[in-house]
Amino acid sequence: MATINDVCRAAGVSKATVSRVINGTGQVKQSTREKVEAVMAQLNYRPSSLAQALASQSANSIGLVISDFTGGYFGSLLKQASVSAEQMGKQLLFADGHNNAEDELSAVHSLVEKKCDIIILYSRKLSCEQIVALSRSITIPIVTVGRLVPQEAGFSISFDQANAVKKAGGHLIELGHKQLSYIGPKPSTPTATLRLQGFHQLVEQYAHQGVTGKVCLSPFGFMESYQATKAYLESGDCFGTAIVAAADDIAIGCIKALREQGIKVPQDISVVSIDNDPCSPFVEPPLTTIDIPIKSITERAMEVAKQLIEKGIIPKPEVYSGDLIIRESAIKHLP
Amino acid sequence: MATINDVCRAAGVSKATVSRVINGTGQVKQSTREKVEAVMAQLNYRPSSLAQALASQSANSIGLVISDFTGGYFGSLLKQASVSAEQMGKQLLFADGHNNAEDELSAVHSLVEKKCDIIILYSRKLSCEQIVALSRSITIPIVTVGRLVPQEAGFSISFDQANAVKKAGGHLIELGHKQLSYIGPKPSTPTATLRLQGFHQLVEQYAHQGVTGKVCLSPFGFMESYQATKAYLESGDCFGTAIVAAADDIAIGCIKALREQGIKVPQDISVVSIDNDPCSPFVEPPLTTIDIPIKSITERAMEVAKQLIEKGIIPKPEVYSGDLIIRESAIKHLP
DNA sequence: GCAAGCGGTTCACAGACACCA
DNA sequence: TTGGTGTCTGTGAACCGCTTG
Repeated sequence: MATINDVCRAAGVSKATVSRVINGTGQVKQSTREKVEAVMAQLNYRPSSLAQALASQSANSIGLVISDFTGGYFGSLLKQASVSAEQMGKQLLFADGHNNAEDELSAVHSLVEKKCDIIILYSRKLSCEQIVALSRSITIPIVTVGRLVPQEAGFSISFDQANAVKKAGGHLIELGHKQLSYIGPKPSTPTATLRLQGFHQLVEQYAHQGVTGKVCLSPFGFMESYQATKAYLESGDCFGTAIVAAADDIAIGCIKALREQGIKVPQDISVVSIDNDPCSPFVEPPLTTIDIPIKSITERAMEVAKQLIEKGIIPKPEVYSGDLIIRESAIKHLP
Repeated sequence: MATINDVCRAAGVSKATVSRVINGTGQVKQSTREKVEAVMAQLNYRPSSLAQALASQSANSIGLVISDFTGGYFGSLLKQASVSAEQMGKQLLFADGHNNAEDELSAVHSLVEKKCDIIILYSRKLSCEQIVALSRSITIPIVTVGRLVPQEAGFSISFDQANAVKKAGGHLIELGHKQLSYIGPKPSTPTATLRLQGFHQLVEQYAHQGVTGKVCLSPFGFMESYQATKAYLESGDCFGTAIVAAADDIAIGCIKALREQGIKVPQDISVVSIDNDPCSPFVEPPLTTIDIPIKSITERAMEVAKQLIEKGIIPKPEVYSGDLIIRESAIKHLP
């Protein structure tokens, strides 16, 4: 592998000059530049990003920490982040948070070490306080995706989880349902907590109209919710006339279990969920669900990241809310 | 951020000694080691991976290039790779191939620059020859996943695409179907090409029994195949009595379009696909499909990568074939 | 423990040349 | 002619943080 030394020797100039033509900085005579470029091409020279990062204290890259590779929309997030990074001519560095707080923290640190210009944090397990503390302890800015954090922790762009549940449940109530159930993961992550809270708030808000709410705990995942639903049913519990599911995969697994017990969706029970997964229009029945605009969210996060790097401006936190996509899994309740 | 200099100054030893305690190399007196460790902890010192990689010419990491973030199983691959890397105490570096050959190439190079010990290549667009050439042009080994390449290009672990189609179609033939159709992407990638070829081979093989085959082109994706199927039907073409779909999402989109035309699956047309996506048991009807053991494949790839790094042994290429998972989308053809 | 790297960046500065008083 | 002033280009060397003989 050719180094800058090989190049400057072959071109008969100094390292500094070569460095300038690489980076397009300073002044270099046209003829010199061309000569150096010719030599670089001939030697098939590629500057070492490692050395560049070490010397300049910047890797011209943006770091992305993902907490988990399962579940609905991390794929869209990854893809969009990658595309945006490509467009802004920056490298994208990933780090895996392994779905636990400690690893999320060290993922961030590993990216800091690598001299990213900024970090996009898609955290599932870190608390707000931890994120604030983390942001303080490092020198590069953090953009938090999917979570609302105080502005002192930098920019955050999030999705209003509680509101999504309310919107989903509200739709059910509008349809005349009063005995609602929520099926979703136990409140051990911020997202799960917010969604569950949203449900409780909704029920409380409409309690005077006779709305009641039950909760069935189920992890994310098709099979998981299928089994959870089955167990729930077998234990003698029932769902009322309508269910709001914390995610599309939960809804889908749940519906299958329901059907196996002879309960028809939407005729017997209506179901609304959250995510708008690509497959949700294609299951039986097509899911009425809340769309999470993860692509737009990611795109916006990357845009802000860019501005943050270039101009250092931190916009106010932004909260997206999802649209209700009405399909066929929820219908009017006939008393 | 504390550097090694701060540490050695504070501990009253030389940089070399600090470096030794970091890496556990050479001999360091116990008391010295403890002192240095104490100082490191107190200063919250973290060695710069950049500087380490540059100086030692190895980042103790393994590189993963992914060609695309869409489609069935890249999520499982990512996750398993990440877990395996974690287990072997190595960093995992991702690079995105943006689903085109040129970017896949430069993704590999960017990882080489970063001094990965080895590269796992999950390529969709590179030709065999390109991979061989690439392997020759760089100094670190490549493990190719999902594609069978000559051994001179290093280890490869792949999935027998053509065989999967034959197995799927074979199942249909066993069920008494003779008029088969294939729905899948045009042969512009190696995977798509192999699957289509497999279909043609199968038809040819059973031609003497009166088996015929038609082809309907459709990109990957639920919506894409839904639309392709609709267009195909509207143009007056028909599918025969059974379909093998190149992927679960294609099958699912196709089935929906079929149903909308009043064609029932499996009563009127049987469908078999490939992938065994997590959602495939949960759609209507549950999909009979070929399981692609992407998790095992990735795990094995990482295992070999480890051996390759440690002992330099290159095993023979391995080819996995998938199991047929019989569910409900394909039934006996009643003449 | 010393010192020479790893492969770059960067800044202070020098040589060359033109221009003008 | 001389010297003073600038503007371009390019050089040398220190330095980034760590490894290793």
